[in-house]
Amino acid sequence: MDKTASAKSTRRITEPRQGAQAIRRALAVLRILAAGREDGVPLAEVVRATGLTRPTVHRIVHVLIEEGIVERHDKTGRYAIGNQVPELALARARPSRLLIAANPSLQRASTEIGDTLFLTVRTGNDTLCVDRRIGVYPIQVLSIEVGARRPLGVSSAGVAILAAMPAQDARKIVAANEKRLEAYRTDVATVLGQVTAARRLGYGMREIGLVQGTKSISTWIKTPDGRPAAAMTVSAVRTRLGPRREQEVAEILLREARIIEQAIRG
Amino acid sequence: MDKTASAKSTRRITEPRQGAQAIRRALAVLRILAAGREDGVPLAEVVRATGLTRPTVHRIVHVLIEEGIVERHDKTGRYAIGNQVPELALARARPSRLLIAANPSLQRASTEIGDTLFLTVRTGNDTLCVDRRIGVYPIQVLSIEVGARRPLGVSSAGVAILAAMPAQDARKIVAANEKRLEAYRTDVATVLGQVTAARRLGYGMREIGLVQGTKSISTWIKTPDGRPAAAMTVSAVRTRLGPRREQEVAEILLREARIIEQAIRG
DNA sequence: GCGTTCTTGTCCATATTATGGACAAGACCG
DNA sequence: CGGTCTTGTCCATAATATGGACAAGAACGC
Repeated sequence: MDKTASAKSTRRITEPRQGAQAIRRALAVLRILAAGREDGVPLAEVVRATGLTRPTVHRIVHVLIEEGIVERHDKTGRYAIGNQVPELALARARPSRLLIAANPSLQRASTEIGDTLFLTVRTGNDTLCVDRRIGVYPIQVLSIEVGARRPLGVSSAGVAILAAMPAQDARKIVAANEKRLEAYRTDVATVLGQVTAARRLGYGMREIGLVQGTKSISTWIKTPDGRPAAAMTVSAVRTRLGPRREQEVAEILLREARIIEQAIRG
Repeated sequence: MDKTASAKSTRRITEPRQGAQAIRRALAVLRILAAGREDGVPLAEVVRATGLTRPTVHRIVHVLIEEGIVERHDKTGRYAIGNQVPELALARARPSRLLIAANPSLQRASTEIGDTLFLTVRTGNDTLCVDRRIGVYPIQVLSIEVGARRPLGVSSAGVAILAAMPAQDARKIVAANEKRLEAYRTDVATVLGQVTAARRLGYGMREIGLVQGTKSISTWIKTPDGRPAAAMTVSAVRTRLGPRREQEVAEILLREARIIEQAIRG
């Protein structure tokens, strides 16, 4: 249990285990590929996003292809998550605790608000949309689907999650995502500004959503130990979310977020 | 394109790419863990099944834990697939071509036969149950669930899939699974015997199923290029599958397997 | 056609990295 | 309280993954 007094920096309790650089790198590549969904990601983009050298990424990706973990689309040359990943995932058949806990809240908020609702979790330095409810109002924001993965900070859900964690942790994550923010036309400073604003407001908000002409409002959901695990988001065409309605929607979201937090404990 | 005349053995066209031993090993570990489902697998079992040394497996597994790919159950000390794997799998939201193609056949055969039906795919050296239909007969074999993963050769589905491929390939796979067969109380010779029998019969069969007192019948499903991709299985208590009924059930399964093969082409 | 600038793919000497034998420590049993 | 399980750790060393440099193909402009 006692570490041999490491001459190196006296960091944290959990010094990252060494002896598996290649495995960590392969996983970093996989997470970038996952963000590309079915269409996949070009090699050069993986190189940019991971900061690895091209020969290294190339080697990793092609070994993963041989293993069935990655696929290459012949037409486009892009790389994507292969079908062996869902196969491995079948080992964990049951839906997560959060998904079960959030279900009634999503249902309730969805009918009450009428616009599209998203449940988004944090996974590493990314946000991942894990559930979506389409409202009754005839104009709906449908461009974000279950499975959508983005760097933490580019969506209102990401901003909300960052706002709910210690400022230092948030800064670290945004800095780690620096290279990937360019693709979303934002940068570290802008994101951190939005995070601060969200912290003050009590919820995350984006006047200009990722989709043109939309606006989003997100509340965070914390685990019992106080760390944000997910966010609940409403997206709608901007005109439908004026200051008055924003307040109403935010209140509903905040109420349901607290209910979900209670349900997770159970 | 032209390989520099390798002084080594003039093997196949596709010499396995090198430079990623660690990644391949990590994946081998993951596949073993996947077979353990939610309960997971003790470290020693992973060591046995993969043939790697214990320090190596230990290191790999713990790096994967840090990365969120693997979880360790504190009570039992067993290792299992972590929740980041389903998260990565969400990148591929759509159900597979096979699952869609097989759906009507499973429906039809299930009502016609009345016993539990399984759809099982080959993934590497394993079989993986990807769909199940419960029949109407009051006694049903339910012990095999969607997500169940076993070495090719220990289930009737595995035997069927092996029977449908060139004998040499089948031998290679069974040999690769040698260490894992012990856990199912069988061995290379026994499995190869069953495969030969299945090849003669035209379908896979196990008088003594994995579950005590059950009997299983499986037909293989080939992809357009002639390689077996999946198997369709009926399991029932042994008394319900006498020689007469075995023949009937096998005919239905064979008929539906051919229909699925056509549907995959589409 | 031919340079320019993208992209992806490959080679191989080298230093960094993963390896596994040996040891340790805890759990369970009789 | 020795015997037989298990999991976890150390570290010298051999083997492995690395990345600079080069190549080849694709897309575009003129």
